[in-house]
Amino acid sequence: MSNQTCSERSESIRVRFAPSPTGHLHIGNVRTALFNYLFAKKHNGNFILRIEDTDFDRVKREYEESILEDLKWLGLIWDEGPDCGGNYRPYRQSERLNIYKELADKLLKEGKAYKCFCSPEELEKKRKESLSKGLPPRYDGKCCNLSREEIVSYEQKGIKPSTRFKVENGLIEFEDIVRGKITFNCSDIGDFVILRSDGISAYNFAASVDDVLMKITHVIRGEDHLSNTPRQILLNQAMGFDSPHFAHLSMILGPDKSRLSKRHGAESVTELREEGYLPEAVINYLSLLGWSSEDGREIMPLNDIIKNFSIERVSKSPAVFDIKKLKWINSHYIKNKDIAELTELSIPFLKKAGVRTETVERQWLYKVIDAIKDNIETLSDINKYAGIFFDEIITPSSQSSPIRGEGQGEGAAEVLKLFKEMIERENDITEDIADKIILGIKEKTNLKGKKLMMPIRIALTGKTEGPELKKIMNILGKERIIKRVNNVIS
RNA sequence: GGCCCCAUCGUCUAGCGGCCCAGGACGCUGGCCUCUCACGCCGGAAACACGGGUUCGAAACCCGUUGGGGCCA
Repeated sequence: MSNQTCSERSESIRVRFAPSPTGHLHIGNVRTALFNYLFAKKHNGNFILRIEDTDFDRVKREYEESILEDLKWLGLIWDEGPDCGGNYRPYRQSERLNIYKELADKLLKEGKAYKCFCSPEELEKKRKESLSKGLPPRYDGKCCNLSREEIVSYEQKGIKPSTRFKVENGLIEFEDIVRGKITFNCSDIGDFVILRSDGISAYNFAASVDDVLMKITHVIRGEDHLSNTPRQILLNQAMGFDSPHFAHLSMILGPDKSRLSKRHGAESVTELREEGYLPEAVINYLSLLGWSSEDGREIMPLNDIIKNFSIERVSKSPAVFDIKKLKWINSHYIKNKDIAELTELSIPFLKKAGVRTETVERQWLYKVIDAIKDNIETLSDINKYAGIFFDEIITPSSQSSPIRGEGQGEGAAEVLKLFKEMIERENDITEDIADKIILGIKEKTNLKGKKLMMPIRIALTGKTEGPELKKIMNILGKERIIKRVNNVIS
């Protein structure tokens, strides 16, 4: 089973993303979803979404909805899943419990699994004992050899057993597509639970059963599942199933090199979306975490990533999530986005900054967004500039006053007086006219550079930084310019 | 604790025995552009964890050490 044979069967490739709806879509999981998606699309295969919702204590339906929504937002559209169906439904594990039960019973009948009556307290005690003796905490197989009488007696006491899979000695070897050959010794794996005492399937069992039944050809998942793999292979062997190919992706770490989590700030796609990252930027950045294009290109739309993707180029070592680079990529996509689309995307952020966007003309809004798009990294940065364009009057801080401000004092009053006069003579302040006015002041006062521009900039925006002055003038328009200048002069 | 995985600039990475006193990108930094902050453009500093082998030759292969991560939980 070399990697080559995997790729050759490309027409039938099926991969799956199997999140557990116990929270919002985590960034590490998105990368897993993305690589599955890329692999599927690259090989014309199917991308399947399966919901692993058997942990009833922690699962919430709203999280499932949030995950689906985030995946859609990112453009990672699945071919089969709980909402759209498919030939292998149902796609929620909570709706497949009878399947697991049936297969567990079969293993029980064949003597490949057994009922275990040990109580959680008992198991915990044993575990601690083993640990204190420096031994690996494995199940000791106590219930494996119960007599029929003992079993009956436990059952009569009303003790509900869990079902344990019997692990025989031997070596398990498999070829991981990103890591190469991996070997485990079965004697390091204790007999493990496949059905809990409440009758619900344990993770390893449900996952491997579903992967086989859903005809998954390649299991691409996080490295945290690497140690689960031998268990799943063992189960498949016992049930007479072929195992899929495995590819284990490295973890995504926070800046302190521990696994990325809430402590590191942004952790979910939902948060990224709310902070004003564009889906194409998130996808592009995540594709670069653990993968690189052969030609070294980094900025790529999804279609090109698919075209260039190859699972053989996925790296084994873990990657630190670098928000700075994400911001850079995001700012790139913002700069290059169609201005009408960018404006629509910006509106929720303007509203959040207190702007009543419904009262302003769309065309005018385009100009505003166009003027600031080079200055922002995320859409939420818009609020830094909202005041410049949307407030009626600006009150510069005394420090940046056009009249008294340091180095800006001399001539400033004169500049503003002329400026106001010339503005009043015009009707429509186009960028050309703005240029003309400034040129006129320059000629009359013999001032240039900061001495010429800063008084105007500060009078109009209250700040020493911002978009080009002629753009600001055009966007503000005659009346508001005059209002703001008056406010400063008086 | 046992087992498994990983190890190139601060970060993401290229590198699959000679093209590497190590290339690209973000970040940092110097300059140019410029009314400002940005954008853009040009330049700079910055890495093969350590120790043994293998080889004519190792970033690359093998072993060990150290460090990090994961699973058992």
